[in-house]
Amino acid sequence: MEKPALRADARRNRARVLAAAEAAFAVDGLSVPLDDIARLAGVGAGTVYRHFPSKEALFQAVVVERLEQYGVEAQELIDSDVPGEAFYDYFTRVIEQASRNRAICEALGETSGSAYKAEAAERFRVNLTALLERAQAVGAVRADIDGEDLRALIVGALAVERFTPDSRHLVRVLLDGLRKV
Amino acid sequence: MEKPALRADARRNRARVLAAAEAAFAVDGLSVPLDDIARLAGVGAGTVYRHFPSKEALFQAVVVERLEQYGVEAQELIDSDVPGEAFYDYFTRVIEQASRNRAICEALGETSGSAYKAEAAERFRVNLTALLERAQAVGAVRADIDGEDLRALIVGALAVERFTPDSRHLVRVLLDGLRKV
DNA sequence: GAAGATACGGAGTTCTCACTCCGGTTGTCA
DNA sequence: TGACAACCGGAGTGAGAACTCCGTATCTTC
Repeated sequence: MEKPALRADARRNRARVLAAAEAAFAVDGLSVPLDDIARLAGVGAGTVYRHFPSKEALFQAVVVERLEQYGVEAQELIDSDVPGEAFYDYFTRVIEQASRNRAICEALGETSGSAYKAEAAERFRVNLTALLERAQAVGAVRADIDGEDLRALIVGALAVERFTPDSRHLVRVLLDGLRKV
Repeated sequence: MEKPALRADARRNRARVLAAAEAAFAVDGLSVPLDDIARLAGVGAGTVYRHFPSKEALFQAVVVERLEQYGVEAQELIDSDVPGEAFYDYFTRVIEQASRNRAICEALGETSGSAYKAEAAERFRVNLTALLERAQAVGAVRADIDGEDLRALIVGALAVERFTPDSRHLVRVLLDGLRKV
């Protein structure tokens, strides 16, 4: 349809912007000034806007990229023959990684952000739910929660982790709660 | 020392500003424009600054007021002869109330905000710890967490609650985790 | 290797917001 | 009740940040 093939320098700059944005958003979240990202990428502000219609759109692009990674990781675990372990491993890993990435924390915490509607985020939720249900089927996780609940709990765990880095034992409190019943 | 006794109108305006700020901050957090608060209080921006040196200071004043209430509530429960129930009741109540108050959520979530150093916030933590230790002494709460951990867990629970209103069953997951061991 | 399309940079524009300043008003006290 | 100090409102100021515009530079194609 509309793929006039980007010019070589344009393609290169787009990649640089994305990389700079990923790094900057991970540290400071959405509040980082766009001009800083441009400077970090060695590019003018105009160039950023040529590739992404708004700062928000750039943020989304970064977040979606990361969520897709999480989705892939979940799919790799989905056929594990120890669903309980698979679930807890995944949960723990996501918490640990995401808590060091402020962009992800903010995006997941958005109650009704458009990020959630993005196909990648939806896939994340779907995979998370699949992993959860398999673990519930073998009795490794309590039955009275669903995928949506789990997403909320992840948001909570991220808040804890951000508040008290190296809080593995606190996440364990939550995990123990999930095992119960 | 320095109490030249406020003039009657000044005293009235100060109270109005505080009330307006409490309401506005509870809904939108620190991000609400100060001019909005002034208008809500039926007062000019200058008047707000005459009573509080900065928007941040006003925010602190509001938060401290609320934290003191929590402190009082904790002290009322501290001599209960069912320390486990007292603890869980208090925990649940604080979560429910605070989750509807964005100012409190933001203040508690501040990793190293000066609010935390404020005497009221410190008293909150002390009372929380006392309640916790009594519950631990009778085996109602697992022994491997301390008051500081608990504050982190409260921050997490608040994030959950904000994300999924009416999430009583999710808080229960956390409480079950606290009972374990 | 030259023409023409495409992309670039960064100064400029516009908006929002915290905070200040001062001419006017109101409370207080003799 | 009058005079003085305390207090008030809100226009004004300056800083910061998102986004635009256009003269210039770079890539592509023939």
